[in-house]
Amino acid sequence: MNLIEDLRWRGLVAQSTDEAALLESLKKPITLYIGFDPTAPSLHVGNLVVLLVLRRFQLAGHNPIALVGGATGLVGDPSGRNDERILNSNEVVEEWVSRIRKQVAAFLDFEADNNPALVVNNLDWTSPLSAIEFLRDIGKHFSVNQMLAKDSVSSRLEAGGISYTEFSYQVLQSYDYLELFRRNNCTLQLGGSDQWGNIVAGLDLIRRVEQGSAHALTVPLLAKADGTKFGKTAGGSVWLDPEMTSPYAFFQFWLNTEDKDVINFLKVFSFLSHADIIELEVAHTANPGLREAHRALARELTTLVHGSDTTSRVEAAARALFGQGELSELDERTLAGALAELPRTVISKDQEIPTWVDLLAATGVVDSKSAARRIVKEGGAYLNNAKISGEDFAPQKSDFLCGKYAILRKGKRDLACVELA
RNA sequence: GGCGGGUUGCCCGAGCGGCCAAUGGGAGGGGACUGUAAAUCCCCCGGCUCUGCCUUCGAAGGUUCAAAUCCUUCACCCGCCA
Repeated sequence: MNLIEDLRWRGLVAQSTDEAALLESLKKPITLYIGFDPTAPSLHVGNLVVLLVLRRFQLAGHNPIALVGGATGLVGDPSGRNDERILNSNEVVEEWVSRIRKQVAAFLDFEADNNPALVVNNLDWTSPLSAIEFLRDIGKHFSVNQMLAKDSVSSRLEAGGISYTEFSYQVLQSYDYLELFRRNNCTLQLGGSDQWGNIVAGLDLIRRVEQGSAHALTVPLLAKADGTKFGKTAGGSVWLDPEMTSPYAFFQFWLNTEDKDVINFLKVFSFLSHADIIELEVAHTANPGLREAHRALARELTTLVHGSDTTSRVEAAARALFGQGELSELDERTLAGALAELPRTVISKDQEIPTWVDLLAATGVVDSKSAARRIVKEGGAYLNNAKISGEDFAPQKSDFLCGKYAILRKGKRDLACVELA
């Protein structure tokens, strides 16, 4: 099975330029790229879809380039948005570029003998360019009529307007492709399906300026079986940065995948073989309650993003905290290890112990004390896995396991730790 | 430039002087059932020092005992006419 067939099997192909020609060109190693704009300090699980496709290409012997949009991030992509972006300052974008650059690099191999990966920043070739050069050398090749026809632009014209800044985005992205075509003989650009218009604009530019031919391949926007947006939790996006989404929360995110999505997610995100995935599908269908597929998914992804040591740590933590046994029977090392993964608040031995409500609010698991009180009132409040009631309830010294830790639980699966220090 | 309509809580959307922290739906949260799943049913859903108080209905002023609701100005959107 070739790479494209594999991608199809995984549901990772939305649209491509002339498929026969693309397949033909893939018989030899090619250079391809994907761009990530720094719109946040970290990538999130949604970005992972396309980033992992890039990795799949490298594993298949092709030369991957990850482009971090130090320039395009300053301008703002109108695709898929119905309002104008707020511009971020140069300093902020610069900071985000360096963080995302590191993140992206973790998924690629820079030491490969034949096809080492490359990370580039489009600011390197756009910032030396003068406005006049830009308008004469690049702008001349664009027809405003065609630019206006692009979905990303026309929908914004409907919705209430677009600035000249964002309108120009597609030109910048096209120029990136041209530049990489020239410098690295890059002949394929990958992207989410919302990037189709921008990518094709780049192909046109390459054809006009260099009489060159290159390809586009887009990946479908991932949707959950119930039609809701993938990658969001109550707390917002699920980030790859462990400071923004703890590895424990990251693992839990995948573990809590709905049954209907789990096999599909294994195909999209994991590097397991077809046989392994089919086996998991069989196991899952036979006994969904065991959640073998869920566990495999959580394990694969946490390992991919945070490494195998972290994965075993958070998995052990989850086992301890959600296990059947008594929490009080856990030894201190296991307990401390497990609790290290949770949101926490530290209180002093000398102070009076605050109420459960105040403690939970302090851990950040709820937005306000009112929310914490509501949880108590509704019967979703637990201390060390035992239900508590009464808004004034406060833990006693004796409730602290090993003399140090108390576990707060909100509802079925939201845990937090209080440490006595 | 003129005339008309709009801007409400995370989102959509009622309210059109007091009974409004503001109907309804969605999202979200808790409970029951389960498997740390889905579906279903019940409940909750601005904040706080919580029988009360504080902050919200585009922004700023004003009228009134009392305003999301009336008036003035400003900003943005959407129609129709120039």
